[in-house]
Amino acid sequence: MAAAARCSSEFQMCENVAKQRSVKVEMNKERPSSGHVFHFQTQVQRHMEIWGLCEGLTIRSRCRWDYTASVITHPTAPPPSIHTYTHMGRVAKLCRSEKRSSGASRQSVLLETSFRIQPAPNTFVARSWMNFLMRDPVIQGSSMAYHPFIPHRGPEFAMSAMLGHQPPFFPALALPPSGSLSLPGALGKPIMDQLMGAAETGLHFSSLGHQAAAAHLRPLKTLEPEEEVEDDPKVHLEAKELWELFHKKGTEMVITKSGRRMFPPFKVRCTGLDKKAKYILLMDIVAADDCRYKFHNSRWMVAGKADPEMPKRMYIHPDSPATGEQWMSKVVNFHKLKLTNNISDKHGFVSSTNTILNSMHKYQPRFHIVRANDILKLPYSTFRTYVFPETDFIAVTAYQNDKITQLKIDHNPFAKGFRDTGNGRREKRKQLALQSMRSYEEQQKRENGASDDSSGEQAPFKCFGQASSPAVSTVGPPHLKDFCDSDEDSDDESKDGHHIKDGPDSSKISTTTEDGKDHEASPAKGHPFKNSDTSSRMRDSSGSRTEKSQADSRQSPVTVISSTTRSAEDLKSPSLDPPKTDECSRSIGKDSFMPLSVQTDSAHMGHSHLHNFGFPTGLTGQQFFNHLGSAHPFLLHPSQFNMGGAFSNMAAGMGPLLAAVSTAGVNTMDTASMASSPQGLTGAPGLPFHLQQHVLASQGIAMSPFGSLFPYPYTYMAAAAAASSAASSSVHRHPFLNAVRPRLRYSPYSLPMTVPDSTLLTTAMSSMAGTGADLKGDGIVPVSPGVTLDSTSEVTSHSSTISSGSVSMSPKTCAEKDAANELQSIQRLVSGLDSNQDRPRSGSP
DNA sequence: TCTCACACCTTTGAAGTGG
DNA sequence: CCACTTCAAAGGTGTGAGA
Repeated sequence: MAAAARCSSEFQMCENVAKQRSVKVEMNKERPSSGHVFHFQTQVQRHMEIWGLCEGLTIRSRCRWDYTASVITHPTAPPPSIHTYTHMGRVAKLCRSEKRSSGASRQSVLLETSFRIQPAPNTFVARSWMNFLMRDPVIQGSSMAYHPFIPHRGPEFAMSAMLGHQPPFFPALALPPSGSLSLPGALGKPIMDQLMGAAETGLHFSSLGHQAAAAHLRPLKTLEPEEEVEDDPKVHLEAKELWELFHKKGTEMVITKSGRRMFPPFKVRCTGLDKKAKYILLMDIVAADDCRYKFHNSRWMVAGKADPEMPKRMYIHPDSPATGEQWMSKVVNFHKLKLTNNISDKHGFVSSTNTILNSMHKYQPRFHIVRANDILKLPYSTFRTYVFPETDFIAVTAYQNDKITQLKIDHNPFAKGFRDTGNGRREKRKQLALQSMRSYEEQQKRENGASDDSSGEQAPFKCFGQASSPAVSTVGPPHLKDFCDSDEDSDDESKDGHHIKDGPDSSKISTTTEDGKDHEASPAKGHPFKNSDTSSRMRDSSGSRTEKSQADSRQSPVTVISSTTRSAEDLKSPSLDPPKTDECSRSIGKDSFMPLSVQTDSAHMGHSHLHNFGFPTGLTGQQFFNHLGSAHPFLLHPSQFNMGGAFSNMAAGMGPLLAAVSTAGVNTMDTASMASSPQGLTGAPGLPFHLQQHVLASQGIAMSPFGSLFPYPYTYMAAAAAASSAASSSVHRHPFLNAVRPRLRYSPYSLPMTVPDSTLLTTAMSSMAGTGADLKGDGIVPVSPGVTLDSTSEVTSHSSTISSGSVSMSPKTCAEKDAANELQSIQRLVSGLDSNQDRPRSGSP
């Protein structure tokens, strides 16, 4: 305690005063008051000695600086409100320019921060978290929390080895048993409380070491998640039919430097949550395999081994945390998540909402439900992970598959200008088509004796569409608002409009799919979601549920096998054309695409996966990695979270929290010691008390998502994500991953010594979507009670709109143009080229 | 394979208008 | 005040040329 207290320091930013200890802080700020632009420049010069932690230790000055700064707007500020940066090196610069929208206007925020760090001999800064709290667009208050003494040895361990020198630049870091072990969960709230208080009084810079140290000593129990009322979350993918439609053709997602939204948008609807309990909903995108692809001969083929994986982030839904009732009342939309191939924007950091992907690689979005009323508890909470195989995609910088392009154009409202009815550059296509069909057209004209503008324009397209671009349509797309709606869509849809609104669209899309058959009888249209949910389960799961239970009973706990054991076949499997991909997924993993519990047994994690985690291959064989046998922790690093919501203030405290968690990420503890009781662990030789604690707490591995791209591990990989990532990525390769496990109850304080299950990440895998009607009907087969993927609402809307869709087609025949389109659609249906492409557009006159 | 400017589109929110 | 309309700006699309 005393040691910890000695670490504390206080300093006022405004006065550039270093008050105590050997901490010197100099900060300059500029705050132009004009307009809504806020320019903040900070320079921090620190000479630090970590008294408490370093007492009795000689720490070489050859240390590395890992600065993680979280920029957090005030909770009342509009989203996006959190930007998380990780910096390493002597000088780091933060700069961000972002336009935001608020209730009144859009504001630009430019934050520029630079740190100059000069470590004194025998000094090290283990880890720092810089939390900027911005009051409002004009920034009336700001504060920084600086937590200087959280030991940091996770990624550095790997990094050091990567650089060819011995890792332990934090050798045998021993803390007093009572000492400054940082227990992440206890830190955030006090820190944020102080931050918020500071924010009230204007710019303020304070070190919260003392408070943090005090917080460290909180009883572990305070970090325990509250007693949970049993819940049974079910998640179903919205616009599933659309996803399936894209999936059938081998979905591609364009990634750009500035970030591109996903289309179809990733939206889910949750049920079965505890209404009163609070949940945090997250999404991330993980590599589906370790292959690089190329589009050759109109098909996606494996083009080699995957490039080093980009740092992955968890995107926390901006509304998090919210009560189960709130979540269930709306569609959870992650449309703000953007895909990019740019690890840093022009300002040198990654947008908080961007997820970095590698082009020509396959990815799998995942959805996580975490029951926690506080972001700070995230690392200690249960992760329920839901994977919808139909949502996987290949990231591209430019579309490769024309069919996908056409689908996007036809369904994405923002691409309306490229539809045949538009005047965009597709006119050129028209001209091409016109040229190629000129003779036919002229012949028709001659036969008809008179020319019809519309028909003259349509005829070529009809043929063109049939011939080479079945998706070409002159008919408007479904109501795409559903697929590209705003935040409020959740609420709007929740009113029940969702199904009605979404239904027709879905039905239009799915009318001709095999899945549609499954939905015909659904009576749930117009019913409250829960009802429809139930009914769908009765129906949708009548078969699937049986299957589910069967699966439950017949399947064994999943283990993620090391990818190194993959056969050449496995590697080749991804080589497919779009349908083949589908097929492959089905054949390999589809049967296994039941709600999936993934045992993240490190013993099964091979180099490939570790590689994905960013560890140098050479490290994967180290003892360190062999200690994960019991389970992978949920290592959550703030920099991994993309948070757009106002809740972000809470995340400010996550820095230390997560850092502390990560402390345990890399440890030298062997499995045996881990298997012992916590008390026993305290005495584990060679393992500092705090590390032991963290091992207990998180049993974490820390990883550098940057992989070998960067010498420094910029961020941690959430173990949860990593584990499930491995799981999900393995899903495609390991048919036996379909085993069903109870959801993972991850608690750092209740070690599942002999029951690895308890620390397992539960991954619910929805069964492969639609294309495999033989497998699971509509594609989602709930297997695990906790992870049932309910597609009821879609089923409902589906069936209900099937008829409406077909009915709506008739009126269109009044117009000749529409008739042509109609014919075109019918032809497509008949030909089966693009059965899902029909766009009856019932609302059109 | 990637980047960029571009045209075209939707979305958003402020301003204006009328009851 | 409220509801509605109008307008402009922001921002999301795919395209296609060029690197």
